Amino acid sequence: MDFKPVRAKKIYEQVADVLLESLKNGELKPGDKLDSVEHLAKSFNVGRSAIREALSALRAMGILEMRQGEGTYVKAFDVSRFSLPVSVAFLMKREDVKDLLEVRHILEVGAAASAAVHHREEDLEALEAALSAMEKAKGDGELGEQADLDFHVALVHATHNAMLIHLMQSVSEIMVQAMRETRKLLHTKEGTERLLEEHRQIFTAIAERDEMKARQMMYEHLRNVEQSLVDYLDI
Amino acid sequence: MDFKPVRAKKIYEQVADVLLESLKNGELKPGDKLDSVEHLAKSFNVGRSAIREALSALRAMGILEMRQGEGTYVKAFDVSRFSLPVSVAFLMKREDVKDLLEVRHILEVGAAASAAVHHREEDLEALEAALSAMEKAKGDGELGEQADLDFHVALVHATHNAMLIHLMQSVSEIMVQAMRETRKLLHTKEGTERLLEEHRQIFTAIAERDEMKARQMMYEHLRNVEQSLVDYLDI
DNA sequence: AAAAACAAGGTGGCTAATCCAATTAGAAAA
DNA sequence: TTTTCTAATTGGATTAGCCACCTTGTTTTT
Repeated sequence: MDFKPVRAKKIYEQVADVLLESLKNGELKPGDKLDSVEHLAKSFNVGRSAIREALSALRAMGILEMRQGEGTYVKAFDVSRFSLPVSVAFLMKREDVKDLLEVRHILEVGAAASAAVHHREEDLEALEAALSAMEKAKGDGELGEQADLDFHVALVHATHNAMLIHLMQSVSEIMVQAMRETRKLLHTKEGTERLLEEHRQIFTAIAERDEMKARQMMYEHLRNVEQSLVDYLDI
Repeated sequence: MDFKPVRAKKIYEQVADVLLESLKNGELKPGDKLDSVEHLAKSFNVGRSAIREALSALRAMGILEMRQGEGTYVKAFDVSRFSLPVSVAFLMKREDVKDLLEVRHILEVGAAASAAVHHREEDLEALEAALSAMEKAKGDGELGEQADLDFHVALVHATHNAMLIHLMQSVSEIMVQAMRETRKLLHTKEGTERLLEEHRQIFTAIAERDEMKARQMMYEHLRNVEQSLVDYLDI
């Protein structure tokens, strides 16, 4: 006995696969205009709705763009697509957060090192602004958290690596979603002072273009933060 | 003069957004069964095809599962979805590869450090096997490259972080695609011996659970590899 | 000659009617 | 009790038809 097929491929899946394939081998290139839905339906010998469901899927993946009255086009590459699907966050469980924390840790440490190397003068201003805001926010959880986020955003921007920026942004969004209730706990405690000091050290290391020190400072900073989170979340 | 609307939202977009929203606020949870297409069509007061196009999009995003004769269900979280869209690779330009290399670098270094901490005994065997294969492949570009890849796969698996595993896997796939023509150059040169030695040092550091050394060794290894690539690709 | 208005054709967006195919659940038969 | 049959439900898919939007070319107006 050998079972195999079980799962008959739906037509719209097949159509989407074929189109994806012709993108791989270069038959379709960014900017190209696809045949009209009607034409495609005739080519594949299927109904219009099957084609439209396939195109709708590819559109959701950010690969196609459908313009009413004009046609359907292959989208150009956009670094903003270099990001993780944020929608997964709503389905994550507490256990998953631990893995996610480590991924963020790795990216953040790497970003700090990269920022130390690649930053330009104007990047330092943004970082300093975030530090000042953090200083002013002493005790105010809301403001402190925002300044904290701003600092990390400014940091990754200082890498001038568009892919890294978008990747980290999506990781951050996922984290915020996955820990909706758990926020604001760090900046409310007395830990504010320590957090500020840690950020200052990271800033100094970057400004001095000391890659290793930036890496080290960020590493320790996150280790502390994660410890608090792990205690709180009990993971 | 003030312009605003310009872009009328398509019905299937709106439907998809609404469903996504009710996922956010918890009205819909993984495993839940959606109303039937017909019922949804009545609820939204739209046609069936509009609903189906929305569902097709959500399905492409990995959020829904449509089972003929049964119904439509919200999928459970699957770490395999924690990956970057490989399709972007076909649209990448040479300049983008530089950013991509840095992202890989960051992840790989972090993975080495994590593997040093989290690996189990059996993980070391896989790493050793890859090292042996690399040794045997001396000079043979094809085999050497495969062993190299195997080593890095084994390494990330040793982190036991499913998200990191999938994330790195998608980054690797994107790299392979984006540099299709450029492969096999490293293991053909006389550099084989040095590469082998670098991998050995990484392995040793991991086996000794020396996080910092693993980080350092991987860092230097990739710096060398990237130097060769940058020279070759002229980026 | 230049600009504006119009008309036609093509395209995606959407509905509704209709059927097929897979699955489930309940009734009927063994 | 077990099996078989039947009906209802649901997603999969086609088709015909209409609307909304955009482009293009033509005609009319200025």
